[in-house]
Amino acid sequence: MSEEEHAPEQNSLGKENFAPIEEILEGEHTGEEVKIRGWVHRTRDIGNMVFLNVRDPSGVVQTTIASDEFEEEKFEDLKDLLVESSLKVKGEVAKDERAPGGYEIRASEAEIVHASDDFPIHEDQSVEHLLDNRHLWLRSRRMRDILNVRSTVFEGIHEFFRDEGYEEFHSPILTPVACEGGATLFPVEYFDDQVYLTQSWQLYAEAAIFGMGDIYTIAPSFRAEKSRTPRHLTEYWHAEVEGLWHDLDDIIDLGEGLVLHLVEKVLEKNREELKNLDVDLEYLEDLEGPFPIITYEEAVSKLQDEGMDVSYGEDFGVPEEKKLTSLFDKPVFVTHYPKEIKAFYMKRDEEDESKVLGYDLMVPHVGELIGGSVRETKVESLERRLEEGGEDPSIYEWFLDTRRYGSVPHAGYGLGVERVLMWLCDLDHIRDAVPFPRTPNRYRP
RNA sequence: GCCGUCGUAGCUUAAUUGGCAGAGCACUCGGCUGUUAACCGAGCGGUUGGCGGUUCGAAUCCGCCCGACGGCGCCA
Repeated sequence: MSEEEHAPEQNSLGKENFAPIEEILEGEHTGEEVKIRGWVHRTRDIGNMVFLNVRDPSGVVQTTIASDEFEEEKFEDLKDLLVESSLKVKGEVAKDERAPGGYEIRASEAEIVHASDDFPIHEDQSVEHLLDNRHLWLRSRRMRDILNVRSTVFEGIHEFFRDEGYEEFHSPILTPVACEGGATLFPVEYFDDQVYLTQSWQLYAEAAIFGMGDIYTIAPSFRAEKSRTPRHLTEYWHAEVEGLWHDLDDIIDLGEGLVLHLVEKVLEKNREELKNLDVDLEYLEDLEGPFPIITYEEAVSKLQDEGMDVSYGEDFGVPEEKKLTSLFDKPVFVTHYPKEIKAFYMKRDEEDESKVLGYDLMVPHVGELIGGSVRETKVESLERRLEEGGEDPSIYEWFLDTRRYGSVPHAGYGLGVERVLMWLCDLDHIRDAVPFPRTPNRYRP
């Protein structure tokens, strides 16, 4: 291949040996000639000199473009660059008090990769405008920080379950059945039939444990609920686990273990991001097990002692959750809810048939982080509870089969990944825990 | 599903409570060799979300619709 034919998009600055801006800001290249590449973060033009602050995924550094270093036409082109133009710059790194961050690059060469159009996002933007331009807002430091933490959380979930000996199992996204009640499913055309987007991996997982043993997943779940709150998405990522021969204590330990592992993991990998996000690092650092465990009954009486108007048998609303979580300095497990306010698949407590062997793990500002339970193992009980819930048991025949052929005790839970991020990053709204949020009013971009 | 707030230039907003739609940022042009949200001067930019009504006159008042945001409920 001749020189002309080879990689015409490459230029005098080449494609190698570019320094991450972070290293320059840490003083690693002071006095050296370096190359950087990235986007124009801000410009200031004072005539025969231009300041271009350049951003890459690791940071922002000021570059100085002096007219006597460039041919006139090149200088004019650099001077005209708008915010978010992409470019490569070569120059000497200088430590200089006058530069934001304390370091700057005095450019000797520059290559404009793409001169940007007028970028739609500036300062003082409304929530609405940033959501409409989410594809561009992902370039912000805030979104970068959150998504870095998100990446760590996904890594941490896989790591935790695999270290504990759980295998990854996948359920179908398209399913013919509900899991938590039929009114909240997104219908999907399936040739001449109708199926639904899954709400949960669980029912399929309960079939899989007979072959695979202990399993987990991280997968999207969908809820067609018009929930207008700061902690609901219609599409969210659900970390779920199902453990063979597990009882309530086992899944409490497993829930606490996962949460503590994720805290440890993000503190290890994302300290900078958490600082940028103004997170209370001390709270996370001081967090350790065991988390408090109280029964639903105890929770109700605690709330009553606090003067709240709740009676036994009601599910907790937002004010109750807020009050309850404020009484503890750690996440709190609430166990043994009345069966009426929980799902059909939860096992009854043999000591009190009106209660189920399940829990919610609750944290301040976010509410329920994990919901878990021991699963009902008797066909008759499941059929009865489905009927009580107004459902047709015949749709669940395949699921009921799991209780007909060597039924075994087992338990599991589901954790809302975006809710964990909300808690870890101290976010006001769950939509910031995901790059392209889906809410009842918004599915673009 | 219910309750509430809002919709004016690309963005953020003002408009004396019904009387000439104005500004800042961005952008364009001009000036400036150390700016820090640079600064100085000029310019471009409006179907005031849409439709209808009241009025001599509507961004402003009324009705309907659309959209967004916040809260409750439902849930992870």
